[in-house]
Amino acid sequence: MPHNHTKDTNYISHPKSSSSKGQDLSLPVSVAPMEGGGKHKRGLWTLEEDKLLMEYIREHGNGRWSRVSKITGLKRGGKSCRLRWINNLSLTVKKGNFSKDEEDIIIRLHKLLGNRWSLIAGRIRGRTGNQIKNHWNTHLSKKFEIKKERTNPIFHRYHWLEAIGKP
DNA sequence: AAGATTCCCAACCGCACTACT
DNA sequence: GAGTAGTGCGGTTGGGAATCT
Repeated sequence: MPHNHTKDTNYISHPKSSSSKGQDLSLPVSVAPMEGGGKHKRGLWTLEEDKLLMEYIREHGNGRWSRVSKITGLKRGGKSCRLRWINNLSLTVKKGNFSKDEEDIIIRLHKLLGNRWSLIAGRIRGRTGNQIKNHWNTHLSKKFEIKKERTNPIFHRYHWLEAIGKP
C-alpha cells in the first residue's frame, strides 16, 4: 500500500530507528504545518517539547491538558499533549515487544470485549490502548484467525475468567 | 544500486460523554 | 435546561525503515 501523500516533515531520524524502540527523544528537526494554518503544531514531538511537557506534568500533575500550551508555551493542542504523555512519556508505559503472556491476554480479552482497547489496556500493566490496538492490527489479528479454530472451550473459559480478574 | 512495495507505529481526527457555567 | 470546554476513545492516516524486485 504505497502512500501518495506530500511530505511535510524533515526528520533526522525516526523513533523506530532508535535502540530503545519508541522511547527515542532525539527526533525531528522540523515540523508539520499548523493545522489548517491554525495555532497548533503537528507531527512528531521533539525532545524539547517532551521536556516541556514532562516539566509541566511534574509541576502540575497530568490532566488539564488544555492549559499545557498556555503554561509551557508548547504549541500543541491539549489532545496531542495528553496522547503524548499517555502513550510515550508516562513512566508506567512499557516499551519493547509484547510477551507471549501479554498477547494471550489481548487475544482473550478481544474475543470477550471486541475493540475496546482502553478496557483491554486496563488489564495489562504498562500497555496503552494505542499500543494494543497497533499490535492487534499488525500482528495478532491474523494470528488470532488461525488460533481461533483451535480454541479449546474449557481452556478458553479458564483464561477468560482469569483475564477479567475473576477467581 | 535503486526504485517499488510493505511493515510498523506515532499521531491525528471525529465523535461521544462529562463537567462546568 | 442550554451552551461550552475539557477529556477520552476507536478508527484512520502519515511517513520512515525494512524488505523485495
